[in-house]
Amino acid sequence: MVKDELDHKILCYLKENSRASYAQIGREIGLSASAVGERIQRLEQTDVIKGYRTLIDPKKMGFSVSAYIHMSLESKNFHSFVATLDSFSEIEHCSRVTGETCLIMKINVKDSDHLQRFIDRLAKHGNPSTQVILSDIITA
Amino acid sequence: MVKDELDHKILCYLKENSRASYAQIGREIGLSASAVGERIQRLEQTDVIKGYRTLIDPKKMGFSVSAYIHMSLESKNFHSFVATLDSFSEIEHCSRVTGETCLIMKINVKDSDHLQRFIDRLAKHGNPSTQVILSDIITA
DNA sequence: ATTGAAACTTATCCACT
DNA sequence: AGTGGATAAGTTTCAAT
Repeated sequence: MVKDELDHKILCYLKENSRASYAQIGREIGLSASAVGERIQRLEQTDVIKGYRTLIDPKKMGFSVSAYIHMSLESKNFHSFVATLDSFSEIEHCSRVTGETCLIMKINVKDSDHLQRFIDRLAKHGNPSTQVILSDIITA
Repeated sequence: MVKDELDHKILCYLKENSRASYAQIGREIGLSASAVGERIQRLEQTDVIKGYRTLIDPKKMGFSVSAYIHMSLESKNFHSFVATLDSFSEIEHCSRVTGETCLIMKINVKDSDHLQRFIDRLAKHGNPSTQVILSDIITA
């Protein structure tokens, strides 16, 4: 778990720059590299840190359309559908939520043709509703 | 830009493990560490790589409620509201989208009290509609 | 829990290809 | 555009505190 202010500072720093070296973080917060390393190892083992990701511009990878899709499913189909989600490479995020729609997902597709095919695939399992992303204002 | 299959492999690998060393990536794809380093530097400079992030469990940081909030605004208020978004530390993602709602955001708050206060803050500028996240099924 | 030193690994630069 | 060698920097482990 997050024990003290030093852990908090390490996490704040790592959050925005996961390739920072232990030595660099140590300099920032006034701790030796080995102490930083040990703390980070503990934060990884206790699942406070869930992974290290690289933010890649989907447009520059040929995925020029991004969208949020909301999807309602009949409860009897929910779990079987969720089990198939890994096969949808287009999905960046997917969360189960309260309210009328059961799932909200963020997806990246090549073009509107690809979007159409993706929606058609979803529509076999439920009722997708799409909002195309015009711009990302905050990207964590 | 992404030039060839090797760039693509580097990005796929970095995407899921941004702390991998150049040597480690090189071993994976059959390239020397220096060549990997040069390619990654180019991918950073051409903004294919937009940053390196650490995935932190918000629950373990004391933010036990996450939600999607949709918000419609009058067009005349849109840009002034967007300019104030940086002051909302609770927002993890925010995108402008097509359709009835102008913005979709993902937020992390401490508890339902905090959620209520956050919604009240938004409500001064537009019409927020909230769906609480029950579970994250896919987290990129 | 943190430090500092030792042994190991990686990043960066550059000459060569 | 890639390799391999040299050097500087970083990581990891561990005994001491």
